[in-house]
Amino acid sequence: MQKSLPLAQAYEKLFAQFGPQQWWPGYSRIETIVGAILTQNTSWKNVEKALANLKEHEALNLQRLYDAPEATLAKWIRPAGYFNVKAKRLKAFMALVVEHYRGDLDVLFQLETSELREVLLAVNGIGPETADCILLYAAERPVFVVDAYTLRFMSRHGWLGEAATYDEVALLFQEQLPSDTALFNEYHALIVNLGKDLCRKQPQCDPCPLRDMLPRNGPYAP
DNA sequence: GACCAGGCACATC
DNA sequence: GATGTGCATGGT
Repeated sequence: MQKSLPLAQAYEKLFAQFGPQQWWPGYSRIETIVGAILTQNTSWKNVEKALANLKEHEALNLQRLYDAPEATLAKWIRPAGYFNVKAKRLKAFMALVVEHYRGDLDVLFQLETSELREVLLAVNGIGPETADCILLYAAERPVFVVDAYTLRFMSRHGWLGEAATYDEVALLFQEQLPSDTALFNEYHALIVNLGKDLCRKQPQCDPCPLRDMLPRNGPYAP
């Protein structure tokens, strides 16, 4: 068990500054899953264009995505980049559900969280972050999504050991915060927003609501 | 014209 | 186990 970190206080400050982020508001589960795969190393704006194309072709459902030829799918998702690999990845996920879970997300999502995570990770093209995005945003499990922003956020505040792994960081959040899907949803989005909005544009941390939480002698100390 | 974006698989050492 | 590389579009 790690020492206690001010993660709850940081959340309060971020929420007070930025307000609710509402990631994937009112998106269907399949739309959320497709988005999670398409957004791999890709800006969300480009993903939205690809999702719009899929909608336009009425392809944003499990069976249509399963049935569509890979080349056609690649053409539809072109704006999201890496379209050939992502078309394969989408089809791999749809094949999992159609061929092993009766084509029904409800059946897949009956699995207990850690087992569901293992099943997702076994799909080619679904790694830890994508699996956790699906768990949190589509299956609504209290799982913390770790990404590049989260790692930056944690090490910037001196809250990470030398060689923290993905799973260790996720566990930090899950151990030190109440197990609350809505909280983890907002928190992850707030960290991403902080990284984009302030850390990038104002690297000196001036208007950052967390600037008084930076380590005094750290590399980012004022 | 670089550099980055809500990663992952695979090859190689 | 760690490190490097391919995958590709669109915005800044």
